[in-house]
Amino acid sequence: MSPEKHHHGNLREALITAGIELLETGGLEALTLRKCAAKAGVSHAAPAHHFNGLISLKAAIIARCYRMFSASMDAKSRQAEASPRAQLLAICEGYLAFSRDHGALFQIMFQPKPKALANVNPQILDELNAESSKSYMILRTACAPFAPVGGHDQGTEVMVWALVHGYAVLFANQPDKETPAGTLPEFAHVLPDLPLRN
Amino acid sequence: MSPEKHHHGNLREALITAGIELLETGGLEALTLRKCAAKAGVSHAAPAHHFNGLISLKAAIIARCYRMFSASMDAKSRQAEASPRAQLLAICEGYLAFSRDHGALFQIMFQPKPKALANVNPQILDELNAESSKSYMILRTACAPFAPVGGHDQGTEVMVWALVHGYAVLFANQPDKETPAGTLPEFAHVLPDLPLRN
DNA sequence: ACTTACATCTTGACACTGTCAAGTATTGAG
DNA sequence: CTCAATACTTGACAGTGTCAAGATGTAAGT
Repeated sequence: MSPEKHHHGNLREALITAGIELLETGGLEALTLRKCAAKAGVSHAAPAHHFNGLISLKAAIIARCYRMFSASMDAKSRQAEASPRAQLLAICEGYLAFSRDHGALFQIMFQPKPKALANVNPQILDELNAESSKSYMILRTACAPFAPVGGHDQGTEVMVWALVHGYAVLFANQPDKETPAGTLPEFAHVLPDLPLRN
Repeated sequence: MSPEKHHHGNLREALITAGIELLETGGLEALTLRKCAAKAGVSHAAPAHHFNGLISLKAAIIARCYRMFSASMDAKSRQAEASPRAQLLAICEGYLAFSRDHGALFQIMFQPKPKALANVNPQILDELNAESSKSYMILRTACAPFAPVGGHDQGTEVMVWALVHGYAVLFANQPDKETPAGTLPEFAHVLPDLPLRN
């Protein structure tokens, strides 16, 4: 387990980094196994020894994206005051900031993955699930002080998550704040008042 | 403009239909120019004379999807009683039903299209915009009876749209009603009470 | 120290993709 | 009947993911 192993060092992480760079600069369709390999300075078939197919590389990339995503929400959370509403809004702002600043990453993270995920290396899949759960827990924690919505235990989380995610997908990605409906209200104005737990 | 023109008849519509079938059966990645051509019984380069590139065929497909989408919302609307809340919920149910029954179509409709849309045949682009606007107008009309949210004219539309869209993307596509949070509350329970216009 | 096993990476090939250029056949107008 | 335009075919090209086989460096066993 020496730091510099074979030719490259740690190709695995280099490929993930290359993939994220490709996504950020060229969008979803620019992510290519061969381009990742070229960016990392190895031949086109080298990635196969670290990821069993493109789908596994994507899964590993998404796992790292979730880490950045969590960091974005945590950062906003720390800057905000401690009141439940301020904390919840801060988490949502972190959510929206990430979707704005890393549109392609946000896109690949939440793009439905059909059956292909079954072919992913189980270890990578576990890491992906762990990171996405961590992200969700941030939002859940921010929702915890509020009374359940619709009499359902997870009602608040589901409502807030759906609301902020829909807002991000539909509007926040837009270059200008224009929608089919006209100018866009700030997210804080569309988040309903949530009564605190009794 | 005879009904049967050249070899095929009306290849344009046949290609769109073939594309939708491919999406429904094989998901997003199964949509291929060559497979559409084969399904329509023409050679692999035939589509180029009706759509300038895959992106234009996709745009035409999306336009037709929006027509189905509008039909799904309209159908639920007609089955519901006339009260504003019942109508709004019906529209949302149509929204969610479409996302469940036509997951791949829903996916391609709302997948951010970067710069590539600039290359689309303007006529097709116009049709796409017209159909998507029609769909949005259905939701807007259902929101009209309610008081604006957050003091913003379009606040209600934006809130409802984000909520139902996020719910559809995050949860409704799931095979079982399981989420990272546990069982999923019905959409009607996460849609907040909306006061009527004064 | 030598050999053997192993992980890592390269090379080459395959089928498939979108797109372009050139050619062929059908249609319809003059 | 001629001829131009429309609709389509054929063939090619660069790119893609993936597989098989080989080469190369690493590490362990004896």
